[in-house]
Order: sequence, then C-alpha cells, then structure tokens
Amino acid sequence: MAETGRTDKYHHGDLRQTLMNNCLKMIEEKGVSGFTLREVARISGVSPAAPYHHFKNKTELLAAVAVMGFKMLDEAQRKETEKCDNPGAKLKVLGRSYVMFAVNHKVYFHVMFRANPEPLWENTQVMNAAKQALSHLENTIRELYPEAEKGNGNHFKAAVLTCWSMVHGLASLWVDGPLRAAESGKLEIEKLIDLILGQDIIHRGS
Amino acid sequence: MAETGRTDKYHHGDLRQTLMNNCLKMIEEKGVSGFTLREVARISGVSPAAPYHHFKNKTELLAAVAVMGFKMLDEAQRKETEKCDNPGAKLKVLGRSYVMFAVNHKVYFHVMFRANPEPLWENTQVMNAAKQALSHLENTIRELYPEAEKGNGNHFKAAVLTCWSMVHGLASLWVDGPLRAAESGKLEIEKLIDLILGQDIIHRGS
DNA sequence: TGTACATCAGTGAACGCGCGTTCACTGATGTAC
DNA sequence: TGTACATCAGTGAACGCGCGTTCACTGATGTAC
Repeated sequence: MAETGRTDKYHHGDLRQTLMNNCLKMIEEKGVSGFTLREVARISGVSPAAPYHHFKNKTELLAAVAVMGFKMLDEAQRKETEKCDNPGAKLKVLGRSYVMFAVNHKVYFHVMFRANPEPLWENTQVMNAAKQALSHLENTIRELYPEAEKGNGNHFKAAVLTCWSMVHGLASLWVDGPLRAAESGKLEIEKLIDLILGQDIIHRGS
Repeated sequence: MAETGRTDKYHHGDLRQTLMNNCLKMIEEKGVSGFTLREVARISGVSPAAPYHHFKNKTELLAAVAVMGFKMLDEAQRKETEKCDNPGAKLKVLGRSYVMFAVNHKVYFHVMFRANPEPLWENTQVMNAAKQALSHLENTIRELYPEAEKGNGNHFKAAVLTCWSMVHGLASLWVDGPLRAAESGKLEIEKLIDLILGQDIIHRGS
C-alpha cells in the first residue's frame, strides 16, 4: 500500500534533456567519434531502444545538441551586448563572448562546428540557429560601418569574415589543443583574448 | 616458366605509404570517425594484420599522416617565402599559403588539428613537426617587429597569435563547412583570402 | 466519480555487422661465407 | 656462383566486443463521456 519512496519511474519525465546532457558528457570524455547511442542510453538508465522515441537516430541527437549550442551562443551574444551603446565596444564584447563560449562549452563548440563526417549544417534547424547566432556580428558591423555594404558589398564581407575568422581561429586553437599545449598555463585564455582584441582589427572604417 | 606479367607480389613494396594514402582517401569520404584500419587494409589489397608491421596501431597511422601534413605545410611555407625579401610581404604569403594548404589538403588539415578524442599533439613527432611548420610565422614576425619581443614578450605573442588565429579561423571555417555553406560559389576562397589579408592585421608596428 | 480507451514512452531480446588486435604461420628477400 | 640462414613482411583465422536499429510488447498517463 505505502508506495512512498518509490522514485524509479517507468516514465522518465525528461529523457530527451537527459540524453542530450549525457551525450555532452560522453563526448567530453571520449570525443565525438567515441560517442555511442547505446552508451548514452545506458548512462541515462534506460534501454537502448528508448532514445528512439525522442530522436530519429544518432545524428538527430547530435543535431539537437548543436541547435541548443547555437541558441546558447545567440543568447550570450544578445545578453552581453545589450548594455553597449557604442558599436565599437559591442564588437569587442561579441568577440570576447564568442571565444569564452567556446572555452566554457568546448563540447558544444565541437558538436556545432566539427561533427562528422560532414558538419550538421545541412540540417535546416541547425542552419537557422547558426544564422541567428551569427547575425549579431553582421548587425554590429553594419552599425559600425554603414557605408561598407555599398558597392559590391565586398568590404562588408571582408570585415565580417575578418572578425569571424579571428575569434573562430582563437577559439579553435584553444579548443582543439594546440594553443593549450603551446601556452599551457603561461597566459590564461582571458588574457589572450584581451591581447588580441586589444588590437583594432578593422581600422580603415571609411 | 614464363612468369612475366605477374604483378601481384607477396611483398607489397611500399605498403606504408599506400596505407597512408588510402587512410586519407577514406577520411575524405567518411570523416575521421568513419576511418577504420581494416578497411584501409582491404582497400590496400592486404590482410587486416598487415598494417601492424608498419604501425603500432590505428592511432600511429593517423599520427604518421599528421606528421606528413605538417612537413608539407612546412615545405610550402618555406618554399613560397624564400623569394620574398620584404618581411611584410612574407607575412602575407605565409597567411595565404597556410589557408591554401588547408583548402587544398582538407583531410590533412583535419587530421593535423582535429583528431579524436584529443588531438595528436601529445605524440612528440607530431609536436615537433608542428612546431617546425609554425616557426615560419614566428620568425617573420620577429623580423618585422624586432622590438616586440622586448619586455614581457606579450606584444610578440599577441602578434603571432593574432595572425595565427586569423588564418586558422579562415581555414577552419572553410574546411569545416560553414563558410562553404554560407558563401558557396559566390566568392572563391582565393578572393576571400585576398580580402582578408588585404587588411593590415598588425599595424602598430612601432 | 468511474470507466473505456487511445496514446505515449518505456522494455528486452534480437538482427546483422564490422571493428581492433593477436596468433602461429609462411613465402620472399638479403647477406655472409 | 651456391648455399645456409636470419629477417622481413605478408597471410588467414580467430578472439571478444559493442554498435545502430528494429520488433512486438506493455505499463503509465490523459481524456471524453
């Protein structure tokens, strides 16, 4: 009669989210290529077939994680720039927040940009979330150099791409190891960011 | 008696190199995580056990490919800059050749910087080859701004890292897809490089 | 308030599969005398 | 020029393993009347 204390439940409650979290944990430990659906299910305390009620297949789980990551990045970019009125300051804050996202969420960054064999960008949900997250940079550069978009727009593209390459490169070098290996502990990543963003990347302006 | 025409040989002749080439081919088709030793052996026309006479295990094959890649990059950087006398021109040539290496040798770039779960940089041969390939940038910046290394050397590091992040970021965005997906066909990568390197990245100099 | 029923979200066994690595082996090659 | 022998670089079968996915199923939950 007294059923109190029974915490095991047939229905999990939030299996979808649990699977995503454990997917991240597993990739953190074994890399994207070491990630298996079966083990994620196992860790989540559920049978190998259960995930299929929430994701069409293994790839869809990864795609969901990528979407989540882009949403987090979008949110960070939005939140941290909303207090800036000056678009120049905004640009630096965006760069900083991009790199810090990668540093603080290594695994998300990996799934967002590195999933195999081809990245997940062909999935339209991932694509849209990515575009949304990257729109902050474009808008800020538009604010900063309204005239850059005139003509063939190449100046605008160059500016966007320069900034994006810069922060993406720094983030990649950190996340993938070479920078951590080379600079290990000598300079913290935050200092590196300051060093790099301290230089005016785009300085022709007009 | 007439044994002419017998091309099948018990001894392969250059199995080590063949395995590396087919490893690249396979990764090109299926991504790093889709690469298997058994299939590489199969493609190479050899039994599953044969590769073990040339590589200690699967990881060592990948490491050998990475070393090869860094040597190729090193060679490209050396060759293409040796005609420059002006260190400013040298810097741009280095950047261009770094990105073009990634574009023309996508798979090498992947193995060099992205192998799972952690990259191969802990392998000392890989590490040394990488250092050698990256020394061109450091040397050129030293030539360009001899005074940057004074003090705590942070200016020097900032300059190196800025350049490296830039080209590595551009290369990554192209190789990993987002840039190809976003800009597909509109601008060729060579034009992108010109656009970006057209901006003086480091301009405080003195 | 009760009940019938549809739907949701699990189970567990099974499928076919290919993997990395090891083993004892053997054919081919190179070398010393 | 022959020959004995060590070494190199293959073979092929086997090991134990875990994978992604499917299947028929069933317990739990929500809803209409």
